Amino acid sequence: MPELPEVETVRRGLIPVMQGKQIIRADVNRPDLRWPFPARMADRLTGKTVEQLRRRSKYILADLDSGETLLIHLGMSGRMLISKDDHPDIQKHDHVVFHMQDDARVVFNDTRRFGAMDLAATDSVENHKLLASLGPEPLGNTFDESYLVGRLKGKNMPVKTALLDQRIIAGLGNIYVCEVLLRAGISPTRKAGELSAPKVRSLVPIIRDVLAEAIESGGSSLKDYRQADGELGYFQHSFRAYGREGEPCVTKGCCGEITRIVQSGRSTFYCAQCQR
DNA sequence: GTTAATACCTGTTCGC
DNA sequence: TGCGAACAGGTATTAA
Repeated sequence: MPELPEVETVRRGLIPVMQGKQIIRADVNRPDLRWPFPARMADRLTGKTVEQLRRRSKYILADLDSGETLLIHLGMSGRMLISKDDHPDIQKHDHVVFHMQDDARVVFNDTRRFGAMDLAATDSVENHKLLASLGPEPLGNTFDESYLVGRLKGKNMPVKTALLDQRIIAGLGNIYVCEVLLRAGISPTRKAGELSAPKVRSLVPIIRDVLAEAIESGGSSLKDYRQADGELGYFQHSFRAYGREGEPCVTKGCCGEITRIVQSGRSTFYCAQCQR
């Protein structure tokens, strides 16, 4: 569930307790998440200072003063919990615990274990297997109209599937793709390569707007989460399409209703009335 | 080369 | 009440 905006919100929430701070000790409570943890992970984290907390797509990157970078992926159920480092209780699915400088504790909790952590040399981390083939950041400079037109040209797959492809654009997930296509008035079933160039171009500012609004909304939720014992993970925004099966379409002048279909095993929510 | 399907994982919900 | 099936979905892998 955590897509780009949620990951960005988690990153921002972690900055006060992690960036510039030393990891006093790391507890690694199991050998793996989705994949095995790197060798001696606890040792390679312990005593290191987090120089910078960055984000690439849905990955959080923690640059350490040892020259290594910790990659963190939240999968779909991953959460970060911030608390004071004085209550030793461990909840179910608390897989990694960071005991931080200044008496703070950061817990990585992930029920479904689709998350991941790995360590790689900072100076070549962009070549890491998980990052190497990612497309451009949708909020960055290299993502623009001509890029997207070029990448969707000739594509025979549904536009929804194409926008979910992290090699084409990095950071969108099932929820925000539905929101983007609703705002764009494009049916998720349309083949990507059959969309007119103006239609494809129109997607770019919509993608930026949807993500920026969600980040803003996540940011405003941060202080609430900090009060609620510092849980950072996924939070419910109000969506216009996702999860609204059977409810009226909110597009201006549209009297249709949101329907749910399944595309390549994933739920798609859209309005057949105004998305063509 | 391109696209589709499947596996991974567990908590929750739904139908019988 | 209890049980099993379906579902949630990001991504690597396998299949077509």
